[in-house]
Amino acid sequence: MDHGTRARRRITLQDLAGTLGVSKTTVSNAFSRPDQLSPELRERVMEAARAAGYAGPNPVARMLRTGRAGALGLILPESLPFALDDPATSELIRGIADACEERRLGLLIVPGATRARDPRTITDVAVDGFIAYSLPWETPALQHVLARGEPVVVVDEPRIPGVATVGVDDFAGAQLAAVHLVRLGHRRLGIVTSPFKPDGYTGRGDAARIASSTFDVATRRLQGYRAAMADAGLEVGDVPLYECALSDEELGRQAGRDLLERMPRPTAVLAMSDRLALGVLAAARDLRVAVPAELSVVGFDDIPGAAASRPSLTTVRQPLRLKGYAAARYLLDAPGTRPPDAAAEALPADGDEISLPVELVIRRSTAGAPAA
Amino acid sequence: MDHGTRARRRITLQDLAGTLGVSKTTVSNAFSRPDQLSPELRERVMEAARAAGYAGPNPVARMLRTGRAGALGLILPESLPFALDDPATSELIRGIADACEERRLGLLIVPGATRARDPRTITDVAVDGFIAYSLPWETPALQHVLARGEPVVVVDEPRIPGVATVGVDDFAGAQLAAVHLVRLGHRRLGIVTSPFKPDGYTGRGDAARIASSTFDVATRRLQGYRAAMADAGLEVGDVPLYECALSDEELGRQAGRDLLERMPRPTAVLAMSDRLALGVLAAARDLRVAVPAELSVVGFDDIPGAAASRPSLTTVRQPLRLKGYAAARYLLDAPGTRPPDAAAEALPADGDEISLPVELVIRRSTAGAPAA
DNA sequence: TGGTGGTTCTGGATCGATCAAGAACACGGT
DNA sequence: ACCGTGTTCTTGATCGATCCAGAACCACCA
Repeated sequence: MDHGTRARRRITLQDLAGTLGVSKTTVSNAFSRPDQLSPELRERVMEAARAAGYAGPNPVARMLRTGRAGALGLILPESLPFALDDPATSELIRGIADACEERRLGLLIVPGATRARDPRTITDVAVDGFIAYSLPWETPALQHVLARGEPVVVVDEPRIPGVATVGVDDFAGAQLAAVHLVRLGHRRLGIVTSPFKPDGYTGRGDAARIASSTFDVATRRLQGYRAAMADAGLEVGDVPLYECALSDEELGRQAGRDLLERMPRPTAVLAMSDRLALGVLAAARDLRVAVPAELSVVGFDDIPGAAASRPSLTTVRQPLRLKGYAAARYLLDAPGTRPPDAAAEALPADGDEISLPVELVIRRSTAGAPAA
Repeated sequence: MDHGTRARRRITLQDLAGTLGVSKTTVSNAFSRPDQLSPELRERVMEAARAAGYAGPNPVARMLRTGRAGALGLILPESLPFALDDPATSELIRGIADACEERRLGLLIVPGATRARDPRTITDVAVDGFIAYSLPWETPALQHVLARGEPVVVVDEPRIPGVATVGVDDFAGAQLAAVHLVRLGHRRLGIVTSPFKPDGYTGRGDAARIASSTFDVATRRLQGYRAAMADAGLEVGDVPLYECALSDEELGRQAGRDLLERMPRPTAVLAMSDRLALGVLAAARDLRVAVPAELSVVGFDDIPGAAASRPSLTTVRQPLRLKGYAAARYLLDAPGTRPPDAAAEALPADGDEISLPVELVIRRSTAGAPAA
């Protein structure tokens, strides 16, 4: 839509140089490298720019020439509204934002990666590198990112050989949670999981789905739970499991209802996220099961709301905000470019894995197993 | 940081054309306009691209040529962590994200506009337009946006002649709130305001600050409150007022304490945001003032937490998410470019103001004035 | 006088794509 | 044989900046 009869071309650095009678390099320097010309000339240039309504070098042209975009890309699995609702994700974003602010970079968010079929949302975007958060294995979006050959840091999952990853030791964290319950004397456990595949399935555990899981984190946490159970002499195959398509309170509640209605009823539930755990707490309330007297619940993450719930939630803390910050810093400081043609050249594969500490935080949602 | 001895130049469309023995236009068309060449040739091109590890046209070069960036810029007054904490802001972001998703656009967030001194965070960024949210008048960031001459939509404030604005009728909304209290018989009111200037001041009302306010919304809401009070025969100068530097619960609580400790104690408080109102509720709890028996509180916004508070909050609802959506849609559909040199040309000034409806939502935090 | 060094400024190549105009060829109808 | 109409592909210009190599000039010193 042009307003005049013909679209008035925007003024360029070249034009400005012309009216001033200097070279375009000089004008460019006036804006981008002030020490390269005399203060008087620079002032003349800036003055002329102001008069002509020239706001400074076109960012896109500058990017093309310099090869830097001045922004970080963040690829999220779900929609942005969901991400903002999810405390773990928004903590992560906060951490990334901290780093961006330090470096004066923009943050470009590309949501809905697990559903997006159109590569253009990834390939058409100008960034200096991507942070990919918690994506399943086969996500096409991630393939496009890798294909672009730009620096990538994966947060949490998937672990891909040659790609830097920031995460926590999910196995150990989950183990910590399960050992805690076992030590409290619980023998009838239940597990509420985040999804094993991005297909929207919610329901009882399905061995085939678990075996073919495309979510690394869920897989490792489950292994952690099960290792602790096996160590305690429990038959892991007998432990009921409920898979939720999304990590939110409503599905957690649904899972909790399912588990609590089984006979014999579990005396403790392990949930793979705090939101799921809060849902289980809600289910217990619905069914008038006392926590922690009749039921113990352990979450994962330690989101801000975990300490404030009633009862407060025992959980495995991971440093969510730091995770975002560390990922961004790693991306900016050690940009390990994945070679576009991985097979052809043996560059030093940059598969560093940064593992942040986890810690069991014991609150009031867990207690000794009931006598019965 | 290059990994090999010399940085290996990334493969370009030109290179690919060379190895295939076709023109670069053909390769370009294979990617961007498939109908312009025979399916066989296109397949050959794509195959060669795959083999060469070419991920598609460089987005920056494409942007330069086509003039489209494929992303929207969002300028926020505070830091991103704050924005994510603030329900009103994150609802707005949700709305913008809805529109971006519809149009397959990225969302580039530029936070901290009120503090940022460096224009480059604005000028160096590649976007098709900006949404500027709730900025004070003199923000340099906004000047830079306008100088760039790209489409801008302001949300809420500041109202600038010739710049499209999306907001609500703050005056009417505030008036609604105050009339509600007056009708309930309240005569001793108190007001808790969002900031009048972005200088971090928190404290009792200061006529000079109010007179020289740079935040339009706070000014208009105050006028709305005062109009209703004047209509009721109250002396507006006597109504105590407390200004908060930030719209959060903690400062609202501080404001509430200050107002509730005055003698005579107000029987009703008008707060310019729900977060401030929730803070006032907390202060009332601290001081054992019963709400609504001894104190009525009205907020503004109707954030998700307003209905869930205890007691639930009477407030002025504005459609936050829709506001974001409307702003983005307006930006995308009717890109009213502000002419770079506003004085020189009389283009049809594009100063449309979209005003969304407000509505008083009466809940349990307001009741008739106490007898005393 | 000439050489050396430093500052200030310039011209042309370049980044990697898209676009407009037109060439080459095939096909069908008269 | 000729013209018109499509389809398919190519050439050269262009988007708006930065970068490199070098020119011009001045100052200083041997």
